[in-house]
Amino acid sequence: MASIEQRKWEVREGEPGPGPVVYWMQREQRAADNFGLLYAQSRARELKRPLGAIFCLVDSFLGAGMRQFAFMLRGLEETEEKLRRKNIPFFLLRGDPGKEIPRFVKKCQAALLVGDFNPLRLPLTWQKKVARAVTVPFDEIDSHNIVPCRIASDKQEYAAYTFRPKIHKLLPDFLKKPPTLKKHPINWPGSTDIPVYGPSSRPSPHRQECLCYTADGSTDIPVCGPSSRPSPHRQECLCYTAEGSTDIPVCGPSSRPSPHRQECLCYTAEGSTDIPVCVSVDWEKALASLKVDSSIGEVDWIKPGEKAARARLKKFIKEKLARYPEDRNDPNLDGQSGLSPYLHFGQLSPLRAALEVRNSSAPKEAKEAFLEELIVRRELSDNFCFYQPKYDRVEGFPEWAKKNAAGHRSDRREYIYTPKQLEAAGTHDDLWNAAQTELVVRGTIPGYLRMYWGKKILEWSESAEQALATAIDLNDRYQLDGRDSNGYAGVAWAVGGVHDRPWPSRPVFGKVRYMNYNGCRRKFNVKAFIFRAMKK
DNA sequence: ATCGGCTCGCGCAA
DNA sequence: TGCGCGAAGCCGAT
Repeated sequence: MASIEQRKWEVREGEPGPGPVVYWMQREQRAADNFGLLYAQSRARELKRPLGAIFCLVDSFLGAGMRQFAFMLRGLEETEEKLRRKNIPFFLLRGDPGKEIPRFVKKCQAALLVGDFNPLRLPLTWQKKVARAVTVPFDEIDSHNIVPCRIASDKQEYAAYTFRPKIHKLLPDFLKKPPTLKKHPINWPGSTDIPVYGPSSRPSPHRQECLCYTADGSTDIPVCGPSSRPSPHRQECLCYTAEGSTDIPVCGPSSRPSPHRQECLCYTAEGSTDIPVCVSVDWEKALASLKVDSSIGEVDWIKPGEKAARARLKKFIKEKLARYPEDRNDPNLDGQSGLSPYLHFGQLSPLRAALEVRNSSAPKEAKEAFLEELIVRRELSDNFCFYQPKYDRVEGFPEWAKKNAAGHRSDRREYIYTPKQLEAAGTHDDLWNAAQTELVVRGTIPGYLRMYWGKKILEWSESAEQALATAIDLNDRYQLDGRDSNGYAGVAWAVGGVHDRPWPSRPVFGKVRYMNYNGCRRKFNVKAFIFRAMKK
């Protein structure tokens, strides 16, 4: 019953161009189980057109630093390779997506544009800008939610209990194995006047701009690729061995033109000194060129990419799923899946995860507990951000909580810490400091403790507004999967009672649910957690 | 250890 | 209009 069509939302109508179908990859950074890509491919096959994927790398994104950008780019590098094997070239664009995506679409005279769904404000403004600038049909496919956000509900849900029945009703339609991506039958062409090239068996009219070299001393192997030494064209010349060849592409410095020039399929950037838009991306160069906060470094407990994501999913199902309902709330037991960075960057399909969990041999209650988190609560976050544009402001809180925040503005605070003190884990509370240290060092806080972390920021800030801003800032900068609707919904829950209910009133919190140190002591070995966190 | 009360409002049954 | 119940709790009584 459910087809890819059901995940589609028409961003704009338009007149199809004569060129290829273009898939604009945004949140769904994977080749497998990607409905946007699958939809783009089915349209391309239907129209007998080539298919290409583009990703626009921005210079800054909601406080993300090297930790997050590196995880993303290393994942994209793997995805580029997977797509290449499917005869789908991958282009890394740089700059403002609102400008670069339309420019690319025009350049290759795209038939149509297919993009991802992302409920956050900035990506939505990009989508609007692109929709205004292109003339071709532009469709959005929600491949981040098992039940597409726009279909699950047409309004902001009040709580999980109002959302759950809607999801469960639609789940049988959407919890189905996705089709597999096929090797694309039509090659990417050289476009008509602006020199953009890709793997192709057809000669390009702009071959003369494509410079390919053989290695020094090498006799006949075509040597292509990014060079470390600058040359007029070299850095723009990124090559492949011939399609179908089993030769490994070899790169090396040389000044001699290659006799295998016909195997070198390149482009030059549009007469500018911009970093070239390449079929084969120089990922290290892209990473090095980023001007983002590099003081927040990469983490070593999780490897980026589709392959690592699938491996972690398998390992979780095999080793942890059965104990998930009990172990997930004990920060000492590492009982959670650790999949959320993969889900955040789209390196893992939530549908894939749900199907593998459902088909596993774990106890029914364990599967249900995990699927509740993966589907109902995760997708409720997208619902919150999409239908509540002020998802990161007190104005986005429910009515009772907004009044609440106003009414307790002048309550005396026993402790007040500045954002800097909080960031430095310099509070009187050793458990909170340990949680903050985990965030800084590992880029994540165990689930239960994350709630405590947020609640205390509310308690120790001078206002709810300040608490919300601090929690979001710390989450966006340090959390590996920060800047995610789950993060905004989670913080709004802790600070603003979003998706929660009112509780007995008390100072500072008012009717927002309170949590304390004793509650943690009842649930897990606090000292053991602090010891482990501080040792690392 | 377990339980009820706290407190608001959504959505469904009637 | 009435009524049950909810994103993971706290607290005091038993």
